[in-house]
Amino acid sequence: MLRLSKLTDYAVVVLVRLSVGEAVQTSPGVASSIGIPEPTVAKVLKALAGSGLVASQRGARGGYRLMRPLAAIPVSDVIAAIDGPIALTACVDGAATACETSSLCPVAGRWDPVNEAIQSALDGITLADMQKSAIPRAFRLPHPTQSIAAAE
Amino acid sequence: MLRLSKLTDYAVVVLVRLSVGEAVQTSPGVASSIGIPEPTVAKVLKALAGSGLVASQRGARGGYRLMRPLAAIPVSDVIAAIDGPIALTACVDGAATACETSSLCPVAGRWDPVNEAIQSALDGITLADMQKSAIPRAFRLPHPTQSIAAAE
DNA sequence: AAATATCGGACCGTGCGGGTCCTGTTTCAG
DNA sequence: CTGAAACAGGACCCGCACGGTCCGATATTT
Repeated sequence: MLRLSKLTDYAVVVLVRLSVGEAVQTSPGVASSIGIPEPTVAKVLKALAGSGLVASQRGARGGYRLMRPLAAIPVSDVIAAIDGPIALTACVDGAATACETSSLCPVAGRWDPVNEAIQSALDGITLADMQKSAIPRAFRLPHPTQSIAAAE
Repeated sequence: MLRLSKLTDYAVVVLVRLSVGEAVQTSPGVASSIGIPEPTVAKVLKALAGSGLVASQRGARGGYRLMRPLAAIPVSDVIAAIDGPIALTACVDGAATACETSSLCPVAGRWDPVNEAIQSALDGITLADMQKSAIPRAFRLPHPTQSIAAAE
């Protein structure tokens, strides 16, 4: 439960990858470096560009560029960019459609305080925090199995 | 995003409903009073019983009984009971199956701090809080539209 | 012993996310 | 000036998990 979409996970990886170089990076390039199919990466990048987290440079020699440092990107922004606004239940926005039938609904899913709590919790964590907690040496692994074995 | 299952929403409603009387209540009775199909309520009750949030009384004159007051039930418990442990990504527990392919994964979804933050945020909110924040007069609304209009 | 109500499982349909592909447009390189 | 590279924005399909249903077994009360 509370599972967020795989795309969001990808988005974090993509953004971190995008932060390593200051130059623009193509989506195929990012895809190959993180081991995710290109079309999926392209879709993620597109969504991120739409939310203003990354900027796109069209044409040849184009690519994507990070607009803010990782420390200035809370995970809530990434989640909102990929999966839409943070709302645990459909009762909050689409309430009219679902809840009109059951006027008996006592709580009617008063999830607002819960949503706010999660929102604030997510605002307090930036991608830099997530990057920091990740194992640093895993960033470049030409031979995955060997490196993993060496790490253990 | 971050949508939790409808079952969890139901669980909250069921638990609140279960708190009104001290006597055991049958699942059909609860179902009819909150306007949710009986089999679904039964499934929710079953899950809640498995997590120890409610106790079941088998046999004739049986039913379900709340084991703790609402104030002692954090939403995290309800979510855990219905949807399983709180983990945003599949990377945390099922990591072996999914992530072995991409050893390149730099962050590998270092969502642990995020999970913890959400967990603690959810621990701080009890069902009593959600019940309290619900509009009180909404508990019995024969004519919803009128009441809503009056509220504005 | 019979009636009642939970328990525990299997079962299935549907919606949505995950993933792919194609076409158009823009820009740089030659 | 032309061609190639790369983003933009669709449409599209597949699979899975959730939501919902049903039935037999079990336990308890009358």
